Amino acid sequence: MASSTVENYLKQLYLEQQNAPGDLVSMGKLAAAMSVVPGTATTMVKALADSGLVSYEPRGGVKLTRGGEQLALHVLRRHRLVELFLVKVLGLDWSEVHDEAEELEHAISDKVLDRIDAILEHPRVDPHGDPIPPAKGRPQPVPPRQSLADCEPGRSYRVARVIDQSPAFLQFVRRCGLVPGVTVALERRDDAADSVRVRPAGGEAVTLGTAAAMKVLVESV
Amino acid sequence: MASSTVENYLKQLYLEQQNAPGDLVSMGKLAAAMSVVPGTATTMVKALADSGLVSYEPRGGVKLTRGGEQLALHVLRRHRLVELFLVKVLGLDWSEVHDEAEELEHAISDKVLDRIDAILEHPRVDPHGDPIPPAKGRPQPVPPRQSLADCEPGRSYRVARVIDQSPAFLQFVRRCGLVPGVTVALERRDDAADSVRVRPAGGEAVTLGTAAAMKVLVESV
DNA sequence: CCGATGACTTTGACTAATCAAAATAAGAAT
DNA sequence: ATTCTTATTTTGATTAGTCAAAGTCATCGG
Repeated sequence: MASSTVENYLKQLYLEQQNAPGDLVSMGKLAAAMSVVPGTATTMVKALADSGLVSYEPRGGVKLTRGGEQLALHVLRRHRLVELFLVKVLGLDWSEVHDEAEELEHAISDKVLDRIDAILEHPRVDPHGDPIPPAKGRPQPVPPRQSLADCEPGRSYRVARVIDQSPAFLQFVRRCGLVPGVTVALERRDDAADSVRVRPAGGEAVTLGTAAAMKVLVESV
Repeated sequence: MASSTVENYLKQLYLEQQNAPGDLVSMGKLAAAMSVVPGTATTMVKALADSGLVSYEPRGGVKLTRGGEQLALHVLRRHRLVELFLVKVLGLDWSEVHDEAEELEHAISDKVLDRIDAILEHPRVDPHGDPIPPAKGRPQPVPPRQSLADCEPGRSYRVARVIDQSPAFLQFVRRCGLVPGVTVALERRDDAADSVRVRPAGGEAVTLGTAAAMKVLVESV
């Protein structure tokens, strides 16, 4: 059994690999993602390599092996199914479930996970729009998506995913009505002012800074 | 935050204290309950004493302080609410929830626990008939109960609680229909044969050995 | 080509939890 | 009262995960 710590390293590694597909993940990136000092990451990665979960190239970086990726996907599946369950069944707020799931993802058995999956009717995305990896087989290919910061004025988009899952940002996003599934019209974009103005269907228009807009992914509609 | 290990020691200590109210718990008992060697229990208990969770008398034994008891009750509450939730909401089998809850009891936040409690409508006992400690205040006094092994032939009783929570025993008990809440008639008792014969309302009569009968607590009806 | 910079690795130390085995204490038995 | 037994405590070692700080390497700018 992989410890929670190991599961977290593999999960972060997977997420980092998603950000830069193909590349090795540097120790610095991994250490930052795990909130540990670089030396700790090095030590841990060497242990993971000994278990065959990652392949490690000293001073080059690290990447998941097939086995490590399987495990990472399983952790991610637990995390995201739990998030959705907390929202849909237990009625928790969107903004609080990430941290809760962070703990629960290590404590939930396959049996319980299957029940949750069935009750939710085999969902494909979590409340933030993140894809839920399937129980077996490859994850769904992620359709190419642009962020709100890269949209053209005058067109409409559907919110697909919110990257920043901190409670503060999620609360803000919900207050604006920019939750996944909602259609938004891009009203204005002002590069000089570093902002975009969007109007969610049936809501008030809001102006976002580019940094915030980059954290909201959309698809054309 | 108390680690899972600390939570488990406190929980076992509480359960041992219930078995022999008033007495100090011996290191041997505690070590056995925790499946560790006695030396480990001694070390741990000294640490718990330093944190003010137990009072420890070398070569005498250990007992929970007020604070330690509060924490133990909180763990027990989580455990038992989770068990009930797994049965009632997720539809898991009675016999499997104990082990699941053993993990989950350390991962569930107060917020999630409150939601579970509300959804279950503030239950007072778990699926095995064990009382669920309230969120605050003293636990409900446990009404005096006898085991099936001490019942009189010809009378009727209601099953209140099943002590042995191993999957095998729970599966057996359910197959017989001796689940908490069910009324049973005591048909015969044969001390020489070390057995009792009981008939659950609307079911087949079963003969239990005394050891098994002692693990089923009942109340007069 | 050479030194400076910054990323990475190594080393030594620490905490929590554990075990094996030796030492000790307290009661029971002779 | 002395020995024996048995529970308990101590000691020394181990594993997982971590940090601080010292050491190493590669590359980039001159």
